[in-house]
Amino acid sequence: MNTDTLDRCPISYTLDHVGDRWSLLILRDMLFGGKRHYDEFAASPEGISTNILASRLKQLEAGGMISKRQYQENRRRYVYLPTDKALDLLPMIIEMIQWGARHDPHTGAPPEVTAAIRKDPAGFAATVREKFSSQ
Amino acid sequence: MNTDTLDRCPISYTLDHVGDRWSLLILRDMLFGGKRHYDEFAASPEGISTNILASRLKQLEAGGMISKRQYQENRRRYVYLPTDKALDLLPMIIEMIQWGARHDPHTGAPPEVTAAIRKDPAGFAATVREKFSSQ
DNA sequence: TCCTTTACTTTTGAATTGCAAGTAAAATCA
DNA sequence: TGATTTTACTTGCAATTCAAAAGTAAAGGA
Repeated sequence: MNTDTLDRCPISYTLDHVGDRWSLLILRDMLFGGKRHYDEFAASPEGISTNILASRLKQLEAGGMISKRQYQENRRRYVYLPTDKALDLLPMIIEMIQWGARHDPHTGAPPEVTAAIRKDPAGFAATVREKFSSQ
Repeated sequence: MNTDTLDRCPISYTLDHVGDRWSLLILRDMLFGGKRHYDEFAASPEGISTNILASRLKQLEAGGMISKRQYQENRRRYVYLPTDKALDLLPMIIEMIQWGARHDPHTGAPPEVTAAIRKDPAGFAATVREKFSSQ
């Protein structure tokens, strides 16, 4: 992580925030999977171990990508939500989806999703964004 | 790396190819920095160590992202070039540049580059692409 | 009061990384 | 032609990170 060095390449900066496999998968589950709680992220199909999940959540929060809040009035439960900074990543993530769907001969990307993205990528991003606009 | 499992999420597939910091920095230097030789990549500002560089080049080649060819007639020198698959990543990388330039208060992204990208991102990608169309 | 849920932390061995040095073959130089 | 340099790596080793499994602590619910 080069956050304070003389290295100010925008690609490098982006990688410092989401250049780790698990960080992006957490964001994916948050943005597209409707996941908001620790145990929901822990149940990702890729099988993240809980120590890594905890460290990545902390890292994402430190990088201003997600916020951690109490779930409803007093309780020992938390909600993780994307910040605007994370939502601004949607165009990049959508390009990732398109690239993966295009180049993986066995892609499992739902055709209706890839079709919607192809037709109107910005509109697709806006739709996802709206789901978090109230928070 | 999940290349053969039941996990066929397009984001996950993309991460299997470039979800590592160094892979993407090599691609960056190749696409935008005009680098083609081993020792040029080894001299990246981020300081990749040579064992990691060698393993990443091998990995990128195995993933169909780059090709390794002999440099000119007989010689012990190689040229690394992006494949079409890698060039198809340009839209994603361009989104990374925009995100990084936008969110890093101390970004070193050249204003003329970010301006050109903002004005016509697809055109910018096409310009980069053309440089490799002859190979 | 005991059990469960939730969000972690800890432990341990394995894998990966970073750093430095070494190597091998071809090309260039003297 | 022999010596040096260039190029593309490999090797060794300590340190960090990771995965897997188990443990923990506080709050809620039965």
